[in-house]
Amino acid sequence: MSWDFQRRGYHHGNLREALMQAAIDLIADKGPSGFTFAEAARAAGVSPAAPYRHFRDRDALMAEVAARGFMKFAIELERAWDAGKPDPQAAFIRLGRAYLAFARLEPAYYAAMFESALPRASYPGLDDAGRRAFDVLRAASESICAILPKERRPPELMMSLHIWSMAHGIASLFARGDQGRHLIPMPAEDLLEAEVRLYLRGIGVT
Amino acid sequence: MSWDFQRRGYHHGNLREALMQAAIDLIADKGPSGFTFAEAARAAGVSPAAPYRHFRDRDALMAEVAARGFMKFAIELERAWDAGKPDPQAAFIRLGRAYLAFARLEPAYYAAMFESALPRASYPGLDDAGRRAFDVLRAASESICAILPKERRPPELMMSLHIWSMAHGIASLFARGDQGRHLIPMPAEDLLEAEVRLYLRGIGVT
DNA sequence: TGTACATCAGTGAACGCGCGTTCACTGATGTAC
DNA sequence: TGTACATCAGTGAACGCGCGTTCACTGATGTAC
Repeated sequence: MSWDFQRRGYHHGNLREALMQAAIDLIADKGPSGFTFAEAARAAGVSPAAPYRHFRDRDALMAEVAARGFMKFAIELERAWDAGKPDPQAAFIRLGRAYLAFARLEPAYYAAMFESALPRASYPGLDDAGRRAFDVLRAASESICAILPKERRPPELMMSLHIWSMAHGIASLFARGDQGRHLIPMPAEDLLEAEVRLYLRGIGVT
Repeated sequence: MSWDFQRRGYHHGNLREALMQAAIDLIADKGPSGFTFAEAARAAGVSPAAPYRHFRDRDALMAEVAARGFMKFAIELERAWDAGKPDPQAAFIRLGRAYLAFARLEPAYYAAMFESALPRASYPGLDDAGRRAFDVLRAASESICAILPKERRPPELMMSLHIWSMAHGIASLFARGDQGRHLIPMPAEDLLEAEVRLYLRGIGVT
């Protein structure tokens, strides 16, 4: 998709946004490593020097995309969790499905978030956004744990890392959009739902 | 590591092997996308045209590395599973640890296997090798299922995909070598062990 | 044992390409007065 | 309302670089007889 139509005259008007959109499109097409600053500029209909007015370099743009991805991701997860209504188990399953849906519908964001190998320490905004998404998993895990009597509660941080690893494992093995995906004879969503249900039974939530 | 010392005269003598080793070193350094045919040639002490005598292109070399990785992986997993001795549960936990150990100790192979986005259909040897590794997980899952009475057995294919997703999820989120890794306050191995134990309890294996 | 020859594996020079980055510049916009 | 000026966002040309790939070639090896 080109954003040229927004262009009016010498000044672009919305170049920062257009570059981010171009990056997203390119990442969706060719993966995080197959997108270049120059090509993003071309897609935005602008000279190769223009992006430098808005981003320090390629990585800075990538980090911005990843951070926005985490924001959107957090919103989707929160919406799915819906404060644990009507009951935490049902909401938890919904959360898992929302996780996969995001990986499937927004492969570019997901790749920028998890496959771009950005040095996290250099992009604090990215880390914060990531934490915000993770906090949804964590809050959900807490709610589940709270069902159990104190002496049988697993550590809620551990539980949230478990659910994260299940969802991310299935997302990256079976639900990604590119040719590297492994084919399986069932929807990834159902596979994850079964996994989460068995796990919940394991911790003692019926 | 350079393989120049093997070089004797005009003919390299072992160029194919040297190129694979160079590829592995480069992937370990910079990830699957940060390795080039030209640089591999340079590392092997050979002109940039020489690799074409042994590999059709960069992807063919990458596929070869990934296939060998899957072979080694399968061997490690088999060794850890050890025919399910002394009992399937203990062996299953060992299997999980071996999975993470491989991802940790052989990040280049692991990346070539799971992050290189090779078109699997174009490299049948790669697919076969991958299947061989997966078959270990599958056989182990079968053994675990066999403990249970028939009416309470989960589908063993499903179970093997579950264990794969747990191990891969933890490996790629918390146990990879690069800067993209998320830090957690416990060893990834312990995190996976707890996850697998809870899952096993969930399917009814004490 | 020696010689002629086929085959193979690597050379090195060359090509076109796209990228990242810089630079002095210029057109557009907004603001002070 | 108009003008002067500062600031900003984008230009376009240029640079050096490394890559992938090709080509005719040549040095080394092995084999037939």
